Amino acid sequence: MPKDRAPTRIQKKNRAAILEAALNVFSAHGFRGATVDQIATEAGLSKPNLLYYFPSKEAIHTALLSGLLEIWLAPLHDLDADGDPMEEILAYIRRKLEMSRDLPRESRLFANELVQGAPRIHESLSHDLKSLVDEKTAILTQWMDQGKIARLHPYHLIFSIWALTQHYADFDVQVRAILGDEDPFEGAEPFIDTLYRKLLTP
Amino acid sequence: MPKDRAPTRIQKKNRAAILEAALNVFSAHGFRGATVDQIATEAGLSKPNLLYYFPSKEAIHTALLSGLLEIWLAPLHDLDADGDPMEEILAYIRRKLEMSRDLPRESRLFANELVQGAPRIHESLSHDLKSLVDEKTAILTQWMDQGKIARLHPYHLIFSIWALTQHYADFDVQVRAILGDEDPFEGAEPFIDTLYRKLLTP
DNA sequence: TCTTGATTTGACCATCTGGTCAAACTCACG
DNA sequence: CGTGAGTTTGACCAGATGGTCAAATCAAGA
Repeated sequence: MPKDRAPTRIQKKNRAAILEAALNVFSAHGFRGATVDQIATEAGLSKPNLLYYFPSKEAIHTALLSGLLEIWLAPLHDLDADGDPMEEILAYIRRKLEMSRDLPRESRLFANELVQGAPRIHESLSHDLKSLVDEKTAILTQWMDQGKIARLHPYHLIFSIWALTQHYADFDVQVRAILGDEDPFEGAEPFIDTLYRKLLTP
Repeated sequence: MPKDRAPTRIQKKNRAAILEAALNVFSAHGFRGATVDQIATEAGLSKPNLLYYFPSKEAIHTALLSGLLEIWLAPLHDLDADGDPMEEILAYIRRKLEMSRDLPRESRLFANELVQGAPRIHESLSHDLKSLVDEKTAILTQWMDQGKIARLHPYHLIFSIWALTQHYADFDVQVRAILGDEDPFEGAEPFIDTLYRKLLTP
């Protein structure tokens, strides 16, 4: 492990390659299903070389998850209390759906973790996620009080958005098994848009 | 391995115990994350004894999945073309939500498999699942043609039901991290009911 | 009770896997 | 160049894991 000095050119390149490879492998096989050798090979390194950059398999996984949690929550962060309620929510949904389409590996990484009880990110869920959600549901509730959107259980409204959008990334195989050649997102976008317009109209 | 004669009392009991234990372990840790020893211990057997009843870890997993697929698809099977459209669909949704509540391990078993690309049930998805869905979406389309429910993309309508209901079982930790002590299904049932009433009303 | 097939287990094996280490190699810079 | 820090690797290790096997034990019908 190099000194805590500024990272060298090689360090930057290899750390990035490792995280990229780890994202592929962890998202496809889960934490236990992934092997260090597999990640190393995919990153173009030998196993000891990989372990020169990260002290353990767990450390790679942790680095990945904490780095991604930020990206993952960004769309909700952008929900603006001062914007038009319907448009703000629909924009949030669109951003989430785009993430499902453009970052399916990231979605599956979290899905893998959550389905198995989130043993490694339970902390972040109860703190970072919970507080962000509480902050944003307060805005939703306010909009409902003002009669600008239909009155609904705000937490379940958020859950429904997560469920509907991430489904396309997490259960991609199933969706494709049924749709065949049809592009899932082609139909998903208007469907979900319609759904929330109808649901949220007071 | 016993003869292909009728199973003895002990065989029945032990096979059932193994499948029950395997459901616990596979749903909590995924296929690779589960160990034969863990399953055996949870079933109250020694490892060699377990392997006397099932030839391999993979065989247990396969037996579980194929046995459960039937149960899993039953609610959709019950969707009746001759019933009242809105009530039929809402009843289907209610049954799915009940399964999320009462059979969360089964839901997570499938979720684990699907998130990782369904390497062991790809076949069943493209055949059994696909054909059942095609059969039922035909009914939905017919109802839409008759103006009895709103016109929507039938496949995505089905996906949305799966996503919204299974979310509560599959991502239970996340839901509970946010809801705290509140019972997830208490709020989910009316929320989802309202959602589909609004969505499906022409 | 005796016999025979069903059941159970301790000991064992090969392989996989996360991780270590000392030695070799490479690179940037004086 | 030469040198020291940074980088890479082959060989290796310990523990976990899926699976085997022969021998011991048990259960039920004749």
